[in-house]
Amino acid sequence: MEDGKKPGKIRNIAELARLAGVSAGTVSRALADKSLVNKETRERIQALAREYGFRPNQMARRLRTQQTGVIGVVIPLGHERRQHISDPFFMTLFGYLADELTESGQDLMLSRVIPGDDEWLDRIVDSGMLDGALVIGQSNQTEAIERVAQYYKPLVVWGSHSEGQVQCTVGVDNAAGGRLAAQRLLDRGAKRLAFFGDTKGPEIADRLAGAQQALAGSPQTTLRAFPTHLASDEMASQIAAHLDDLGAEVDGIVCASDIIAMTTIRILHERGIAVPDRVAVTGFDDLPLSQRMVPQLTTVRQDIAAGARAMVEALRRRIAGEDAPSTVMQPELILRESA
Amino acid sequence: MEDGKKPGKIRNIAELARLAGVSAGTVSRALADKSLVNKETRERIQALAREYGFRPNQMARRLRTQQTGVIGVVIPLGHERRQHISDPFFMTLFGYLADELTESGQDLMLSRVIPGDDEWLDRIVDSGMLDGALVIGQSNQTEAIERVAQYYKPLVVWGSHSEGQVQCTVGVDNAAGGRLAAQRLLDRGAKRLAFFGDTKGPEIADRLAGAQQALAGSPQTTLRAFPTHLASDEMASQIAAHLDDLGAEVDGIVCASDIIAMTTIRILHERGIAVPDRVAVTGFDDLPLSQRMVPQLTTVRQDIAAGARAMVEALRRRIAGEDAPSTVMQPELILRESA
DNA sequence: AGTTCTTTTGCAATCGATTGCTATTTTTGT
DNA sequence: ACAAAAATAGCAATCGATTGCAAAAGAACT
Repeated sequence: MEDGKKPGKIRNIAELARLAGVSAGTVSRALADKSLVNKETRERIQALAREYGFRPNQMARRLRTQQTGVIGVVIPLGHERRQHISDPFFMTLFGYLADELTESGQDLMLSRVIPGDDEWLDRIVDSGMLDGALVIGQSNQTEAIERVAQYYKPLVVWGSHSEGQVQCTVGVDNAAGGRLAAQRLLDRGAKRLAFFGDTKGPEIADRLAGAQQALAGSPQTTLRAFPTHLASDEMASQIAAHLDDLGAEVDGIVCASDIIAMTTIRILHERGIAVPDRVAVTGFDDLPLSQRMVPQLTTVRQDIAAGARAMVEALRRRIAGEDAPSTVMQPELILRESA
Repeated sequence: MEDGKKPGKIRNIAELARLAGVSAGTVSRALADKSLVNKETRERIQALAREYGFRPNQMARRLRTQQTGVIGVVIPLGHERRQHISDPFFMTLFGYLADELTESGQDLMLSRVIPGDDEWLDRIVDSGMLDGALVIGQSNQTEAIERVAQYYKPLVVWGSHSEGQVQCTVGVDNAAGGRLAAQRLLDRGAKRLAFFGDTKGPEIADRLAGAQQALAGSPQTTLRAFPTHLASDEMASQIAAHLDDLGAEVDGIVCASDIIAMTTIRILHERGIAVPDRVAVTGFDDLPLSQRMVPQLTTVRQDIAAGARAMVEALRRRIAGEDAPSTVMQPELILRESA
């Protein structure tokens, strides 16, 4: 009472056992609804537990059973020290992951890490709290992830897949996506393209490479790449600087993410440059907001929901000891208004 | 080896103790860097642990110390069964919370709950896994939260505060926010207002009430309220229906969230209705995207980052056994282009 | 040398639930 | 009515780290 607890609260299985006049083991089995204990006793104990609001201590349970029911979700922020965890893409993927996991009764633990050494992921998977881990984005930590993947099976990574990698990845074919975006701009008649994005991680590097491939067939076309951070406050000023730099020398911009595209369009709009008439802009991701903006964004769709499902499914199989291969999804060009 | 583990892996403190030629207790103390054990022994043990990549089992540690280092983050989806966890406002707040918590070394467990009974929150706080819990949004579950708050101290809720409530809330003065938005529309000369939002939870109900107060002083003005869900697919069609219903009978719309405002503006744009010239629109939240859209959104700012800080700080104090009062932040009208 | 005070380490209980094994009771079959 | 089989319950070890208390070793002092 005075300590704010429910009155007469039961603290552990032993107390409930005493109350029910049985042994602790029986209570444990009753609460787990095992047929090993008599139906009547079982129901009596369950009723008692409900009455007193008793729930077995998860820590003890997990220690004993050696499994946690907890999946770790890790966001490595290697080359983007200032990138906020609240980045919409991460959050959207994370939201879908959360939906998938909680629906199947798993708990979910989030860690944001700024890799300071090469052991950041080891620390997480060795903490003994996790049944498995999902890594959102490779950042520039592909090798660190690869090393852990060699000894820790229940690990699934969102990102680019490349030959010979041990890690199980789920992601879109980023090169194909870059190709799609650039090709669309070329098809509209654009000749002087720019690419806005930070190519330190494999994913965005692949997107740039894809865009370059698209240009390969068409002479008289150019593509200039501009490193662009995702940290949203810097992003705007960087983009403004890029546009200054480009001047009128651009008629199509491949942005590495919808957020970059959104900001780019805003700045173009401020400067009175019509999108898509003077400059066409493509995004990447197809976040929900890309269809709510004006103009609606032409973008390369990653099916984030399907990706989340694939990640969780692969993880589930790996936890069960099976082997699950990487998934490479095909990106899709979504034609809207901006390009 | 063959089971995919690192070679020669140490499984627990006892093994490491044997290896170091000391007792388990000493290893435990050494790893915790307690001055109780000789500096040399301590360093020798730490080096050994590093060499073998050993980290003490968290489950055992937490069972013994009776604390988990884990904060639960709960999103109750009471009246919005279909609202997705990936809703931008929740995700933004959640992102900031995650930043705050992980920065201070806490882990974070996410539960999305669709309250099926009145025990959903009990189940979470009694699970024995949490040092404390943060609830994002009251939904229509204020009473259930209130009941739990009476016996479970380390609980902080994002939402509206009202007199006599035991629960510790952090949030903006929603009525004041609603007043601000409506007043802005009146100041622009709008006379026939509409309110888009679902008033089943206290937060949005307060916003509507505030808007109504603003009208009170001005005769000849009207305000019609339209229930509008947040589940994004339904939202668009609902809003379209509202606008059909209103016809030309509206020159200002108070939207209960930025997302609703964004969608409303899109639909108005599709119908060739100029914003803000024919109809002015205000949002609520000031999500990052509201300054990236075209037109930029005039909205009522909730300082989500500050809110997250306040929530974590209050929770920290409550975990330490102190008492922390509710925080009511003042909303701020952000004038941009849409109203 | 003998005593007292520190420093360092080990011992063993503890956190709370689970589960293999054994003991007891009840049911079934002959 | 007796043996065999099945159902039910209890006992006690176990998961792995932590920590109060006691013991041992060493230092300092008279």
